[in-house]
Amino acid sequence: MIMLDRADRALLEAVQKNNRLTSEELAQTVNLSPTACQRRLKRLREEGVIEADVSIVSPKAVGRSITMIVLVSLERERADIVDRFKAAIRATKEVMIGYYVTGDADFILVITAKDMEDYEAFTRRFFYENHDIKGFKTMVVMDRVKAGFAFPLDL
Amino acid sequence: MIMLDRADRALLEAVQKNNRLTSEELAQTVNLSPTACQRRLKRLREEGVIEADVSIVSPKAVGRSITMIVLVSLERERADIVDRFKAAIRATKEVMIGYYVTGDADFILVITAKDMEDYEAFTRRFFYENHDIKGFKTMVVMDRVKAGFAFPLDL
DNA sequence: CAAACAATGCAAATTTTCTGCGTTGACGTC
DNA sequence: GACGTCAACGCAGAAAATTTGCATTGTTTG
Repeated sequence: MIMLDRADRALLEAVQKNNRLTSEELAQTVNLSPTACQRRLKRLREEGVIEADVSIVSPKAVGRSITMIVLVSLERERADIVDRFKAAIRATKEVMIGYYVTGDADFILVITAKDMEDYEAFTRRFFYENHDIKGFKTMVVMDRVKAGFAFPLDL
Repeated sequence: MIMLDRADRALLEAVQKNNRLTSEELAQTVNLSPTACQRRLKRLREEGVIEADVSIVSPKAVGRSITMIVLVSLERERADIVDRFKAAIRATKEVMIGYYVTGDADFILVITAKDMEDYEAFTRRFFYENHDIKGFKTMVVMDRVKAGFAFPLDL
């Protein structure tokens, strides 16, 4: 595995919250020269430690006011069926997050929809027409208490 | 609500995937001048349509190889208890995502841990010592099939 | 129809990032 | 302990990107 020193971790910690900081600003928090920060970030990106750099948009602002969590059980847990379902997840834009899990369900999905009608149309298309699916259980999100993919990095 | 035209949507669509594109590059995909792109993005950030700009780091690379999904049920669904639990979620760094939901569970959490031992220590601290919690059910993530907060924006 | 306004593009000014280069410090070998 | 190697550093100049000023265009409103 790639070795990360204290400075790398501090940089990651910072850009996980805000990746538009200038190298000058980063330099202050990390106690390094701007150039060094920049070179390290470049390396972290090349090595894949930083997987992506993205903007987070407000669901409300773009008319995606509803979020659902769906627990999905497949008919059989056979490799080809699982793989086929994974592909369906990746190809479906309404699915924001998809986890393949052990336990009560086989998959857990986070779905966005414009409204209930939109969600219902989605379920019909995505779930009912898929014969690999044994059943699914929907939970409506009332509050997104916390959301992010920021990992705690003990410095 | 804020009005978004076709160009705004195209810009959001782009920066949701990659916010390090130069205005020049954006200009090409959006059919606008670099300056206009820049100004629109600035506005979108000021208005809160773009909530944040962050780097996504690889869980593996930082030694957070385990992800759990936890369904939590509270003893009682009373406002003060719910609020207290929300605060706990926000304050706990191991909780990456927290949703307050209707249905079988009250909360759904996505937790990261270095390893099983780390996770067990977390559950002891976070769940067993909290008397508001009636029970919780853990599901181990085997594969993060898809992850992101990118919304589909019909252009 | 005219005034007001918002958005655009271009060009200049500013800021930020990138690159070349010489230096430093850690590590391994002789 | 001396020497060579190598990776990371900081500085300074070069290159690139962003921001700002300004004139223009198109749309809405009275």
